[in-house]
Amino acid sequence: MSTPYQPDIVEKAAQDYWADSRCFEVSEDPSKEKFYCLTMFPYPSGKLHMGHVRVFTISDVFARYQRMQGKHVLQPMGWDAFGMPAENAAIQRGVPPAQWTYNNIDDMRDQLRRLGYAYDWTREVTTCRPEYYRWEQWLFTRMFKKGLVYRKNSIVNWDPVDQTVLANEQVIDGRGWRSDALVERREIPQWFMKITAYADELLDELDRMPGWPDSVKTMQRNWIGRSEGVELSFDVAGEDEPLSVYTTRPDTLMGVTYMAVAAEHPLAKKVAANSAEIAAFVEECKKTDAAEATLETMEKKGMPLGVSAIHPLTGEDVPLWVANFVLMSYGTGAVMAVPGHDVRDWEFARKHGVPIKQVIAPADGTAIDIEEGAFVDKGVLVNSGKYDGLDFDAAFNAIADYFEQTGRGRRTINYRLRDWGVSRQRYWGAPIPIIYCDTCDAVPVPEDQLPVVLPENVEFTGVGSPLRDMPEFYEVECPKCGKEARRETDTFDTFVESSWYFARYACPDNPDLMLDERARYWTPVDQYTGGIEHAILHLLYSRFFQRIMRDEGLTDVSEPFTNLLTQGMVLKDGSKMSKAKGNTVDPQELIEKYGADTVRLFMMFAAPPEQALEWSDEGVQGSFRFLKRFWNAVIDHAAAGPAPAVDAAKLDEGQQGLRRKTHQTIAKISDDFGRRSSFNTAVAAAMELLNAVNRFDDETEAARAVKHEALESVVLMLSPIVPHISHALWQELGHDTPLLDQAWPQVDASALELDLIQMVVQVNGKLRARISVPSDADKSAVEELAMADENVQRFIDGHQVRKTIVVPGRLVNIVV
RNA sequence: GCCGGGAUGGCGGAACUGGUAGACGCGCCGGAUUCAAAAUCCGGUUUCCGAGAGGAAGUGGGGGUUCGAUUCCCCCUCCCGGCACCA
Repeated sequence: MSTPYQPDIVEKAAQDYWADSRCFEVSEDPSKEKFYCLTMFPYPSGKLHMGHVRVFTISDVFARYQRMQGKHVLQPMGWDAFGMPAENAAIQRGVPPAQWTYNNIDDMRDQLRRLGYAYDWTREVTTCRPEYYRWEQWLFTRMFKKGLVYRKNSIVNWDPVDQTVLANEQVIDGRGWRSDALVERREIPQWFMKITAYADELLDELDRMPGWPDSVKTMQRNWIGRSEGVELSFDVAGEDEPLSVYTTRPDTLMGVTYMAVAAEHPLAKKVAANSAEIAAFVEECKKTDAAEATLETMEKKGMPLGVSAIHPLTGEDVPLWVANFVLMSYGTGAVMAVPGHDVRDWEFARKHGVPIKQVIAPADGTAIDIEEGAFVDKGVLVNSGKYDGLDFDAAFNAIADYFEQTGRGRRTINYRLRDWGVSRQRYWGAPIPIIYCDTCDAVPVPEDQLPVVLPENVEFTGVGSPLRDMPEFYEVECPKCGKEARRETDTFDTFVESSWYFARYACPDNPDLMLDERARYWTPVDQYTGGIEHAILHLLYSRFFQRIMRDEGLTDVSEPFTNLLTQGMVLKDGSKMSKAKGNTVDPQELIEKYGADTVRLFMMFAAPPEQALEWSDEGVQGSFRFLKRFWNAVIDHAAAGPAPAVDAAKLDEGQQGLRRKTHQTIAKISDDFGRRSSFNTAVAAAMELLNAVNRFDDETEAARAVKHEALESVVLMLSPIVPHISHALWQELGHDTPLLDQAWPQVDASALELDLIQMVVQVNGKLRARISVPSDADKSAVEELAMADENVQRFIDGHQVRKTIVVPGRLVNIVV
């Protein structure tokens, strides 16, 4: 009787071995080819969830696979430790955010260890530690000196009852989540980083990033949203200041029948001062949250301001409106409206009885009815006076030239991308290193006074930031003039921490430099794995920060992540597993019941890594069963004593068959791991090979040699996914050296050779027969064999064969 | 609303470059083993017609290109992610 598979014993032994021999601690070795394998680090929410297990397992598979390819692999782990949940927990349980966070980190680290990931724990980074965030404070002060940060007013969600700023997530159906009060938009001064200064570089480099998925690159391109247009100014009757608008369609200029400004636009504010009606409307516009999705989906509302602009070409009056869908944050906060050729303008014009004018006609001469709907395609100008008959490009240039010559406008490149607002009116974040002085204005904290340490031992009530109630924190001397001054109490957006942590893993212990020589060895990250939900913000901010660090002379690297895998979400009941939704599954129970290898195997087998995975408790059992079969197959084989080496020349047909299957599987799994990142099919292939071994009923010495080779291959190739059981089985197969650094198996091409191959025969594209043909048969020989088949004859009988298509090694299609 | 992705048996999925639709697993059905159960092992399992050989239909819906479409093109539906203060 063989030893049954006992995951708890097997896994503890493997983990103890890895820990005792410090296998995963790496230092810089220029003689070796490095491979930096990284996972998006977790927020320490309290417990691991299945989404964590999925992403960490994918990354661990990469790391272990690359190690077997002979690479010098770094895989670190850390904690994205600042954020709102710690504040919420503090309110609910009365525990300071710092204490809650550190406890969670300790719990989650233990859970991670139990999953057997190949982490170098000596490099652990925790972003809420001053020794970490001091460097982003330092970088911010450097950016300040270069003019890459600035302060301006910006809109936030304001809860008028709790008197506090709300995150978009805290606004539910336009109301504050705790107070239930209607949320308002409010303008407050905030700090911004000039990511738009890097817009072109961030955009252009996407064309040279073959290691990123096209979907992510497309999303980033669209997010940056570079457009070429014209900025034009319209004179406003009775105003000194002209009204400036940006448009990508100057060709439609003659079709402008009204203009609209944002509620926050100075012109709207000015009119509101003398009109109770407009003032009420402007106020109403503010009673909404600040999320773009809300603005884009809400009912389009507007009111005429009773003021007219003057059309720069015709001199006609163009009525001005104030509208709730115009964004102050995009372009100039004002738009020219062309209802004939813009869907939103058309709907608005229809609703408010504004005239609709056709000025573009389809280039192919098709008639259109502008009263039925907007015509938005580019075409030929009509009803446009001297511009009639011009196409888009000609009209664009003619009109742009005219405005440039008359000094009333200019060609402009506009970006949808906005500068990054990094101020948060919250406590649990890295303090923004700025001091406000009445004489010297905003002064960055000098380098020798960094870090600005966040006090951790605080009373946290949830109403406002406790920093505002701590004179010992904010009462300071101006670093410039020495007078009484006030420290900034806002903290950084937590995306700031996650925009550079990947580089700090190279040198987390350096107290004197943000990055040192070790970062030059390890960066960029070779394989980055994380959720698709980070496709834009985190990944774009990181690309931006990498360039800031480069331009500060800290690194030569421009792109932080060479290869990116965006793993799909783990869904439960059709939506993203998240603590907020309360639909999480606890991996701990499963690990205790089946072991880490079963959980790892299931996560990798259940779906392709890039696709969403709908969680189901079924199937984990199946993975466990497979591991038991795997265990028994190897143990039973090994129990019969050592197997001889394969002598390929002395195998019978059945033995050759199994050996062929082994090498086909090696080829398949190598491709799945190395090129496709298709781990679910790799597991399926390994299962097939093991099934073939179990069905193989031959205990001769030659057969045992072939079986041994097959089992060793399965152990090696599954080891990145199920490292513990593989570690044990490798020893059972008679090896003294650890599996971890064993080379990946190689395909023996001679084992793949085959005398006869199977082909299918179609008649008119429908499968009619399967035939065996010699592997060296030429096209006509294959055709002849296909035609000879009885069933094929039935279907071509009485018809003329018009064409025969032969796809070598696959099929024959006879067209009649 | 805008941007990106997805939809294939009862279920998760496979089919990689336009070439055998349903690999592998789950579930289910039948059998073996067992005093019995669990576990394990063997066989079957897209639907419909047929005793069988075989045939027909079939990849969210509608159209198109092609000798051949899950794969390419057009239109539509539904689901998921993101939309700048959730991380």
